[in-house]
Amino acid sequence: MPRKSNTAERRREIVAALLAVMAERGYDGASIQAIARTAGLAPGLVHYHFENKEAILLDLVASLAQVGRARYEMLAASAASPHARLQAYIDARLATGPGADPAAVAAWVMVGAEAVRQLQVRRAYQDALAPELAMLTELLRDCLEADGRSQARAAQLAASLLAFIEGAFQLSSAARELMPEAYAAQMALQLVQRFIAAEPAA
Amino acid sequence: MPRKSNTAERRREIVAALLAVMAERGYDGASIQAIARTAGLAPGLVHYHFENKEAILLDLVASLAQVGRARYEMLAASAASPHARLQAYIDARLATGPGADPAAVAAWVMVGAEAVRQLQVRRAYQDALAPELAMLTELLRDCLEADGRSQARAAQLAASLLAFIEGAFQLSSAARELMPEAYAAQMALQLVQRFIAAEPAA
Amino acid sequence: MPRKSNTAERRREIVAALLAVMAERGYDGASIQAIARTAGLAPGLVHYHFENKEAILLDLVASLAQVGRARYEMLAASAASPHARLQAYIDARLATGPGADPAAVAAWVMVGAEAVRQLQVRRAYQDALAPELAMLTELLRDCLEADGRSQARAAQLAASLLAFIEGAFQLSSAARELMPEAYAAQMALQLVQRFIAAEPAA
Amino acid sequence: MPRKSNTAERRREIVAALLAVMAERGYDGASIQAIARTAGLAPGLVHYHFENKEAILLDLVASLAQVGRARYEMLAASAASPHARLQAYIDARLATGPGADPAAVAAWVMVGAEAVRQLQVRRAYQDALAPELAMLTELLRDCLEADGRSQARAAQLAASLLAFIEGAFQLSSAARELMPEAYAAQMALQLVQRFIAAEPAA
DNA sequence: CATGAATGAGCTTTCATTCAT
DNA sequence: GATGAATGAAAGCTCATTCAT
Repeated sequence: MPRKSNTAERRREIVAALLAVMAERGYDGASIQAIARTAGLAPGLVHYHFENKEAILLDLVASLAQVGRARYEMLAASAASPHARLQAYIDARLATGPGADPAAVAAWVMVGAEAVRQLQVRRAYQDALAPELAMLTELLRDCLEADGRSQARAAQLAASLLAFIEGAFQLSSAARELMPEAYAAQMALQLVQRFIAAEPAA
Repeated sequence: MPRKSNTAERRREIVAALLAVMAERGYDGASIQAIARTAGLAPGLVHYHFENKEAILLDLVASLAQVGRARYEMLAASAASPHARLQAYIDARLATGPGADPAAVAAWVMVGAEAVRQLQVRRAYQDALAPELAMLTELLRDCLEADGRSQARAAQLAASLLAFIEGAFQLSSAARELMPEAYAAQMALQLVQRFIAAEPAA
Repeated sequence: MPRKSNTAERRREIVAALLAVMAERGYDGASIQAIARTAGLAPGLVHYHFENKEAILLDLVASLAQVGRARYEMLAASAASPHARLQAYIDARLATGPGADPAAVAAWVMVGAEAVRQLQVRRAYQDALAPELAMLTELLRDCLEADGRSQARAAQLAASLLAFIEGAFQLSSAARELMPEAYAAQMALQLVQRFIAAEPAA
Repeated sequence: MPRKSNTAERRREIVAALLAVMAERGYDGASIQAIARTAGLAPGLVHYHFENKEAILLDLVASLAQVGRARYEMLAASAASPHARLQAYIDARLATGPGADPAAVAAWVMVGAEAVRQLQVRRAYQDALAPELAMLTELLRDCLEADGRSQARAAQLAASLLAFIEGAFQLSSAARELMPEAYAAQMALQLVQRFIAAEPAA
């Protein structure tokens, strides 16, 4: 009688360990030994569950994207208007407080850097961002429409908001001391809203 | 009479080589051997001019900051108004075209990731950003003043613009295919200007 | 009543899998996991049936020797004269065509290499070759006697034929493209026959 | 002022160490550590001089081929007739005595096994054998011609002699105890000569 | 200043073997 | 009998750094 498979759980543990180690030491600093130690596993077991180190990273990218999506959907559930959903989106990404996870944010910054140089990671990174961008464009289109504004630059506005968010992650991870307190969520919302308000009518 | 020292030049070459290699392979992928090969030097010579690998990186951070500053000053030289200087700043950072240097942008993204985990690099990164942020705050204060708006949130606006720029660097390095064409400079300027225009009067 | 043991069959499957994997990747490349996969079994089961990896190899050596012996006996059954039996022997070893098994030949070459460095394997290899050599010596003695020739060098001739065969295996496995088409069986027979014909009378 | 390069010598030492270790433990058993220890070098230095382990093996194959060629040429220098050159060739390969090098023979057997499964090694192995076979064919053609015999089967005879030699190497490495004393050189010569003598006239 | 050989620690990965179920 | 998760010791290879010349 075979032992009950716990592969799914082990894989989750390993991915979580990569996130934790990566947030502090980066991807190259996240040695298999360190990941295993953090997860409380034997080093060999990591490679039993993942073909190689990159595979863990790809899993992590998908996992972080999935967590972000889930947080937005939770916050957006009670949003009645497009503008409320926009606020929900920005809060899901940028709000500080109990839901915020600095380690995940730092890990995401590391993912972004790895995406620059590893093709597979770049693909996973883009696979995470593409639906995000599409959803955001749709959301902003709704906001523009609700205000009777031209939707022509919805995509550019979505890209801008995404850039703002990625940059806020970077700065909060590497230059928190320099930044004003809790500026990000509020400023993002106002920048977008004032931009929309000044767009030409549809 | 000793022959003239070429240390300064050699150091510049080595830093430039780190930039080039780092843009493609990241900091950990930038081995001393690879840097030396790119610079056309013997590996041992690198350690003659730099105490260790981190020292090259610290030099690179300062060098990138300095180049950015110089570009802004060149563009700002002919700017008559605060708003013109704001445009000069944004163009210096985000304009595509001949002045743009994708390798430097990618290297800066790598620097940002290293700053998350290496104390010395974080310090250098912050030493580069702090004056930038101060200068930008001053610039935005001038813009707000020129428009007769409250300057209370100049610092937050500066931080936001910086976040946008860092994020735009990240996305242009790792997800260029997903982003709209040349959105960054134009959107950055309009987002800031519309925000300013909607600020309460001073 | 316990269910019937299938140990013997499982062992055969595992040995066959070792042969197949070894022919392509060598002994060190034949990991237990690969053997199990090829045999369609769970890795743990391999060690249930064999104490360790070497034990499978020892079984394989015996099995290959046994298969070779069986093939000779089948061909020799209808051989009326010593010379006919010699031809049967050479055909059993070297004839190309339906009976030939390149994987088994390649595996045997690998066995030969392992025999050089592993004492137990060398013993098994020699235990396979010794009766072969004895039988061949006897066979050649019969041929020499039938032709009225001195039998003094029967053992040396047997050794030579064995060397030729082992070498033909090696070359057919690693340099097939270089060798003439189907030279081995015919040349072996003629070399031996002409040697015998030129031996001094008894 | 650079240190004088000793790369060529180091490479020779490493190849020699591979030969020695491989003869006793096979290719997979010849770990870089073991090679380095045998050569009296630091492990890292091995990879400084060779890109990877396979590269050492490829060098070894070429080196063994070269040594064999040199030994034949030395012995053949004083050979007046084709038959004398044939004897020189066989002696160069098979004669026991002071010139014989059991470790090189064993290493060659290991090379042969690796050639079965590694493409690059197979190519090097064939690159070593092809000129050997060509030269041998030419040599046998000369012998056949000198005796007024048909040269039609010179290539097949050359292949046969090569097979005999490879097989004799295998058996001397893994089953020396079973084989008659010093049979190989004498038997090879006589087998070939009697075959030639019985060929049809040209 | 410059060279490039040398060192050894540390990395990812593989694998025979064990064992709880 | 059978499963597959788990272990830990190697393996090949990379690399920052040192140093004789």
